[in-house]
Amino acid sequence: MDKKKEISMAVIKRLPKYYRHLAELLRNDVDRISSKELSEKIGFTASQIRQDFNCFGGFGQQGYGYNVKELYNEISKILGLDKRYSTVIIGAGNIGQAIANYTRFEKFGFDLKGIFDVNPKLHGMRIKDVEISDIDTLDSFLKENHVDIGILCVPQMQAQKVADTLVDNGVRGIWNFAPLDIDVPETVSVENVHLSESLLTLVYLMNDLEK
Amino acid sequence: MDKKKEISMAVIKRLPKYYRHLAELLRNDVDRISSKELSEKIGFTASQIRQDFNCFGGFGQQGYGYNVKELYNEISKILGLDKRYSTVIIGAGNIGQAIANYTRFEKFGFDLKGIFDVNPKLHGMRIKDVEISDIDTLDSFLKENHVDIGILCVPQMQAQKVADTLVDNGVRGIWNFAPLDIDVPETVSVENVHLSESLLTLVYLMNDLEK
DNA sequence: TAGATTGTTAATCGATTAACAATC
DNA sequence: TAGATTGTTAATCGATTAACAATC
Repeated sequence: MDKKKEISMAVIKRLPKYYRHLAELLRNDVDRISSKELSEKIGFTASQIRQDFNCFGGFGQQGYGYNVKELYNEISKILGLDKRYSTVIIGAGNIGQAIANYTRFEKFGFDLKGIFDVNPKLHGMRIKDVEISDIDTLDSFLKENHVDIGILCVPQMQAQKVADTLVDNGVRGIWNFAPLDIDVPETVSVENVHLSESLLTLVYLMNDLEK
Repeated sequence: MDKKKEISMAVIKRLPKYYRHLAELLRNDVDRISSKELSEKIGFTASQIRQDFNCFGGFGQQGYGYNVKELYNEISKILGLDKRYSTVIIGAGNIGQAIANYTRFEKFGFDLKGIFDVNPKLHGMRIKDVEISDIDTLDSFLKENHVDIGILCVPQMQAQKVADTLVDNGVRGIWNFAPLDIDVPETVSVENVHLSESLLTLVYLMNDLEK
């Protein structure tokens, strides 16, 4: 139960990258890999890779390295990809629609259960067999359907209100594309995708190189 | 010229957040703010805020705090938002189209000059007055038009090849939405938006809370 | 002047890297 | 057994926080 070792955010942020590279190795039928080889592929130091894995237990074998299939399975489990997650998208504008159409996520185990928007013109439209509903029906939908993750693609102005509705109905995670930091209780996880901030970071780095 | 103080990535990643909050203060006609007040709003410590700003010079005044307008202008300049940037989008699928439609970026000074895709059905279509062209014409387009930033929205398989074309034609920054780490020379900046990794981070955090 | 708050140095904390004994 | 590579501890490095003198 209480296996809290307090994993640092730095480690957590690297886990999906390990997962991606291990999936690729698996596709290429690589059986085993050492921290040194993985280091060359992924760009972290071998030492860091071993430290990271050992936050969760010893997956390797001295003199041999890591079994790719086994390590991949372990990291899947650590990430929680051994379970499925039901999601809803709120806001069917550019980004909401793009996310809805993104097939990649289904493979990870994410099931899109509903799409909601204020715009009446969109109501009844279907994306990937999921109908776009009136945002006013979100609350009752959440009460009748179990939803794990809310994908927040509404404009800044409506984001906090929608987030509150999600939280009040037991949604445990919010993937936030709105350009603000939403307020949620500690029991709810938020991951932000702040596109503007990402683009501004790029511009800074470009200008920095010229100095 | 040589004003390199080697700003750490941690600081750089916070700059767009300062910029966003200062823009909001400005919209709300706030004239001045202390590091303490900004701390409460933005969530960094007052000490960190002062440290961050002092990487670039002293923008404040003892006993008074910071002038919002002035600080906003300084950070705009630090980020490079006093200049305009011409961009192209490569890949007019879900994400490419979403980015093309995103009006937010024009206001920052980004001009979309071209959209490219392999799919002939999309050629000739227009998004925001920009025609979608054959990706085979990207190379000659870049030779004839100055482009600062390439926005990479193609599938994984084509990403590196397109990136090479961008780099070979003098593009200085790549905003990469493809789920892989592209290889570029040191003279080119890359900022990744790895949506899958972001979503997997969210799932980890959700499961972590339950332990 | 007294009060407030910065700029900046010093102390602390945390994350990364190095080293090596354990062991497959 | 000898060679390889992990798991883990110790050393280093860097980032954050605390403290306070400078000064508006």
